[in-house]
Amino acid sequence: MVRPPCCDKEGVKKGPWTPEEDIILVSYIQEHGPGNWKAVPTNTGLLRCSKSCRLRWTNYLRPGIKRGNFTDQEEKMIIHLQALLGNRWAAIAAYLPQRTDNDIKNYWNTYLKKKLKKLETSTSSESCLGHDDFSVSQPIARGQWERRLQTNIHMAKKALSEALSPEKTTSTNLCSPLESSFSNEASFCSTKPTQTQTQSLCYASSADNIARLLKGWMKNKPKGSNGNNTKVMQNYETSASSEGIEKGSSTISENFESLFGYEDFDSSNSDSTTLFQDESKPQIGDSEIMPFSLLEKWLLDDGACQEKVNLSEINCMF
DNA sequence: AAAATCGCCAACCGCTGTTAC
DNA sequence: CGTAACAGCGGTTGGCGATTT
Repeated sequence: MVRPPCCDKEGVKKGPWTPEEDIILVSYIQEHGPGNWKAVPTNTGLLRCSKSCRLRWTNYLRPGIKRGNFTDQEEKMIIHLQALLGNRWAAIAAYLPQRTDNDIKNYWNTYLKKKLKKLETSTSSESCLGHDDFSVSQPIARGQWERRLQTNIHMAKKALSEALSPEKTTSTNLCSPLESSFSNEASFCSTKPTQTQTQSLCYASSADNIARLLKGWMKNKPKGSNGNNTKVMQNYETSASSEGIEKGSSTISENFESLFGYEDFDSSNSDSTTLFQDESKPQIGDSEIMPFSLLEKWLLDDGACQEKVNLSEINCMF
């Protein structure tokens, strides 16, 4: 049966989201929580399909999303997880809670893939062995990684251990399920925050995300502050106020402050985090994490000769 | 300075999985 | 059990700024 695309309806807006739409969406979710996306366009009056709303939220507005450059640590994580899991971006993203699957996918496709290819050509020209770059160099068809695993077990273990080793771990980047596997080991992070602290560290508010967006938006506007964007901004402000988002002639910053109780617009650790505490990375399903922690254990446990164990177990996992 | 090319990334599309009825 | 609706995922595209020619 062929289902018509949800966005085929007339009057459904496509393309980039405006700050105004973001505000509407965030304030709605703030009130009702994420989920029931079908109801979002209806209840908010947004001319977007439910799917678009969900995507905007999960990829951009959701609390705790970290944007900008990937750290070395994150890069290693992605490389190794991609090697193990293939292009299962959502699963990979589950281990980098501050990054979205879309972000990781983009980073992989635009940067890492090329980098690794480059690396591969340089190493393969140096050595005909070419086995060092465990699986990261070529795209792996789904399901093929098991075989590569079998032939590269030691490399995988070593590489992943390196990538995840405590001494290389920065305090901010690993609020992931992997961390929980270390949580009993004091050595993992001597300044390991409490759970609440972790939450506030890891999960900034979605208001932050919008604030950042707006800040960049304002920063990037043409040199002349009277340029088009200013006009747009003015239009936005008037339209926002005319739609009852914020009464009066306040600035956008003020709009956000009043909307989220902000004072410090730069704050990365706002109290408003609590508004969304329960929404952090909802996609991390047990089905992904549980089996993988088994895999982690297998990969990271140096003591036992795990190889004998678990190929069958791992095969079961996926 | 203008045109062409490249690179990045937000958003869309189409498919699959899950759930409710 | 079959169907419809919804949610989620991965691949792809298109717009736009940066860089090169």
